[in-house]
Amino acid sequence: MSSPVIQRPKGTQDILPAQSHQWFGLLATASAVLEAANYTRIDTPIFEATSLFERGVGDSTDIVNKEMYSFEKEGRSITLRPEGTAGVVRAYIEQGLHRSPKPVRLYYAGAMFRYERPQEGRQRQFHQFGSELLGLDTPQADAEVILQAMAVLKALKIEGVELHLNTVGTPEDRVRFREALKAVLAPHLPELCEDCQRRFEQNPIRMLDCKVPTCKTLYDGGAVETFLRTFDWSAEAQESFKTLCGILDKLNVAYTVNRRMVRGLDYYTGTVFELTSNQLGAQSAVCGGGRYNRLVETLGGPETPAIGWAMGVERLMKLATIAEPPALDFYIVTNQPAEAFALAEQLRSKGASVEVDLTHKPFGKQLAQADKRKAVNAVILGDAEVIKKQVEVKNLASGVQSAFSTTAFLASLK
RNA sequence: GCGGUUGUAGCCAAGUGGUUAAGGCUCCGGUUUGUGGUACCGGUAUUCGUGGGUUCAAUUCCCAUCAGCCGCCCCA
Repeated sequence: MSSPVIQRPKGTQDILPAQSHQWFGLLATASAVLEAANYTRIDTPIFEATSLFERGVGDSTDIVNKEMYSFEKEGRSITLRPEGTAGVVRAYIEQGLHRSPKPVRLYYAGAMFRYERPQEGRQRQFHQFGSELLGLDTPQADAEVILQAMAVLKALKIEGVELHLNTVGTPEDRVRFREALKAVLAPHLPELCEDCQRRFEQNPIRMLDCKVPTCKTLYDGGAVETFLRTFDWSAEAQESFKTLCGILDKLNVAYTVNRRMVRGLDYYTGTVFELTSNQLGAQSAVCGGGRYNRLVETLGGPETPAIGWAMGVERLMKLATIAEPPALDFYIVTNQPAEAFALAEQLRSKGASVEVDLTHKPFGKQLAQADKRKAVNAVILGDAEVIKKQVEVKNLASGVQSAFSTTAFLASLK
C-alpha cells in the first residue's frame, strides 16, 4: 500500500520545468531593465519582526489585520513578509544605506505571503518584483519610477496596459483629507454598505474604492464629487503633481487621473499609481506603487522621502511573452561514458549545451531520445569512433551525418 | 471571512445505482540490441479528490472535508 499523497498547501504553486524558463526569463528581463538604470538588487529576509509590518504597512490595513502569517518563536513574534518595501526600508536604515550617495536605487524580487482566499492571480505565497528610489522628493523622481515600471512591462511585451495616477497629498494633507471626507460622508452613513460603514472608522479613504453600486453612485456624484474636485490640497502637492503630469504629457505617456484611486497601504503619501491590464480577470492590477515620504522615519531612520512600486510576478506570467528556451545543441549517443563526459565538457566550455545519454541502450534507442529532447545534433561516440579518434555528427532535422576527427570537430565550434 | 461552481490516469476526457471504468495524447516496451522522427503491436486507474452515510449493490444518491476555479473583500 502506498501512502496518501501529500498536497501542497492551499494557495501555493510549483514552478514546473515547463514554466521555469519563462519564470526566470521574466525575472531576468525585468532585472535587466532596472540594472540598465543603475538600480541594484537587494535581498532581505523572508521573515521579519511582526512589528516591522505593524508599524510600516500600518495596523489599520487588512494586510496587517487579517492576512499576515505570524508565529511566535522564543518569545519573539515573527511574520512572513506580506510585501517587500518594509523589509527594504528596514535594511536601508539598519545597514546604513542611508549614508550612501542619494538617491539610492534598489530593486528586489521574491516570495511574499498573505493569508487570503486564493483565486486566479492571487496566491497565498506569491512573488513580487519591485523597485524603490530613496532620498528624493521630486516629481522627476516620481516620473523616473513610473516610466521604469512601464519600461519593464514593455520589455516583457505586455500590451493593453493603462496607467492610473493620483495624489494623496502631503502627510498633513492626508490627515486633513481623511477628516474632511468623513465629514462629507457622515450624513450618508446609514445608506452605505456594511464594508463602508466599517471602513468609515478604520480607513475612510478606502471607501472611495467601493464597488457596491449604491455606494459607487453616491461617491460618483453630488457632494462627494464636488468635494473631491474642490478639496484644498496644499500648494506643494498640487505643484508637484502638475509637474509630474507635465513630464508624462511631454513624453506622450497616456494616463488617467483617478481621484478615487487610493492605495491600501497606510504608508503612501503624494503620488500613487497603478498599472492595470485589461487581459486579467478581477485581479487586474499588475503593478502598484506610490510615494512614501514618512516610512523611513516611522521605522526609526532619518527623514527620507522615497517612492517605489511592486509587480505581481504570477500576474506578469500570464501576460508576458518570453523567448523560447534555446534548443539542445548536442545529444551524445554513446557506449563509452568516460570519453563522452570528456567530450561533453569540452563542448560545454565552448558554450554549447550538451546532454550525454547514460542508458547504454542500442544507438537506435538513444537516437530516439535525442529526437525527443529536440536536440539539433546527435554526436555518435561509440567504440569505433573512440579508436579512430573521431565523432559522427548527425543533424537530426536533415538526417545528414558526417565524420570528423575529434580535434577538427572541437575546432569548428570556436 | 462570505457566496457560487468543479473534482474520473502525468494531460485531455466518455460513462453508468449492478459482471473486466470508453477513447485520445504523453510515457514505457516490442517489431528494429550501431542510427531517430512515420507505421504497427503491446503495457500503464484493484478504482473515479478524501472520509463517512443510504442501499442487497455507489464512481454514480446524500453529508462532511480537502483542493481548483469564478465573484466579494483585499491587493501585486
